[in-house]
Amino acid sequence: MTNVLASQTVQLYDRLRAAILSLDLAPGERLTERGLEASFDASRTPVRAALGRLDAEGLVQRDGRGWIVSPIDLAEIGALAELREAVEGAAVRLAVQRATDADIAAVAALLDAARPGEGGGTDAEQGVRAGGDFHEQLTRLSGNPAMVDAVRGAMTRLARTRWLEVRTPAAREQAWLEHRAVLNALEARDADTASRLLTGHIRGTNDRLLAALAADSRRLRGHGLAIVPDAPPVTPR
Amino acid sequence: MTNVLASQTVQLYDRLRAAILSLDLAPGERLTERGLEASFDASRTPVRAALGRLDAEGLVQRDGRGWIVSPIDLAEIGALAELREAVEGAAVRLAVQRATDADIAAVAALLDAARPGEGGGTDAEQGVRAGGDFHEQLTRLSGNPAMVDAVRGAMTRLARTRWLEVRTPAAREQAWLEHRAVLNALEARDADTASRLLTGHIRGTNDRLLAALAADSRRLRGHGLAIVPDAPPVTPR
DNA sequence: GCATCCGATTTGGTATACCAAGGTGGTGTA
DNA sequence: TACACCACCTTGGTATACCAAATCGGATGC
Repeated sequence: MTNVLASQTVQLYDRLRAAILSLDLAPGERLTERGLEASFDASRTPVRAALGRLDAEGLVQRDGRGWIVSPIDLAEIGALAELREAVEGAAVRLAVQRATDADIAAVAALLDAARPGEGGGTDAEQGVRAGGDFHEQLTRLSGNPAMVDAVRGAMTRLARTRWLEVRTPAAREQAWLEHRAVLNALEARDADTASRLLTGHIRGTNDRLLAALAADSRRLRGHGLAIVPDAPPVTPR
Repeated sequence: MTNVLASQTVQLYDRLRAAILSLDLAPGERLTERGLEASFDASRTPVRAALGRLDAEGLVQRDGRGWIVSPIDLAEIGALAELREAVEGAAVRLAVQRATDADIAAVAALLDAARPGEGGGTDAEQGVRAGGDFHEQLTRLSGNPAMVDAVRGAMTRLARTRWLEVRTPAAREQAWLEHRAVLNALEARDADTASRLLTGHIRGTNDRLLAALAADSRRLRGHGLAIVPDAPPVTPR
């Protein structure tokens, strides 16, 4: 039969990616191919392949001849939020025209299943996953795969900070309600309202995130996180 | 290979990319790592690295266990045009707020220098390059690197067909005039007009491109180009 | 005591050998 | 003649050896 077991490269990519997104590998941390080879018990060939894919995703980057886990860059976070406003705002307008009621209901069902308060586990992780999934699924209703890819790529780059957005139950509840409101407008085929609510949600969430990041940056840096402030360029290490 | 500045991998990536974009490697053509190794006189390691980067760019893709040059996909072209409308339309609105007069004048100077009839190279190549550069530079005026990346990625995926848009001197003149009109609105700090003109330009150009592609698809296929016809709606993942 | 130079070590870049899986063609049999 | 089977060969996946450049440390000379 075919590959029931994923190839070493895929496994390694998944494990490295998970380690970066969980902040197990800190932003700004230096990576060496031979170090990863030892840590993950694979040879350099799959290590290099995984690094290449993560580089394309923006999760690692070159630092001179070497590699670093991409630092958290406040300017990049703002830029990605603007991109999401543009893409998701247009996508939901397309969804008003193209998505069937059943398509919308399916996304609504996912949203309802992820209503805050259900289930235990890590609330923050749950909130991050639910939020990322919601925005990707919503964009998918546009029927435009290029927009889905753009949104997914942005959400990936933002994944390491989004847990800050959903730290409190109140924040999770607000996000859920705003998501629900967008879907309501979409169900009512009200493109202007849906787009306005969605872009407002993205902008508001981002504003709160940047505020939290700025407030906590000293403490986060103390935990070993490299956070690139707004103005100056990258000064790794 | 004595070039000290560019590594083998970068050189190979550039040459492969050029071969794909120039249609020297036909869309849909099967690629083997060992074949490329022989054709480009490099070992498999840089070949694999280059293929990985081109895969991330969408210029090659996996086909089972092997590789193919990405076919030209009419649905993808339409989707990318929609993405560009959303991103570039928003970017020019940001540019109205953020770009200095000098920034805008610099882009205008580039546009004037690329006025149809000037310069060298074949007219079509010239038109493709000028168009791609213009849209990227225009997006750059937004000050948002994520938007620039999104537009550049879309233009890369579209590069193999854009020559069809600018086949005739009349088409090149029209594109140039529409570009100029966007810049005029931007100089006048008229966000609504700039965004409307730009999205209309992107949509109109794309419509003409799709019409030309549909009309010529038989002949193009005869030249060995694999063109994927309009596919059914999205059901990925 | 300080600066400088040199060499050992570490690093990514490259070439290549080996492996397993899948496809192909030929051959032998019914 | 048609079909089934098997050997071979091509392919991507992986491991690893070697190289050049950069770095770091210590020894040396002023």
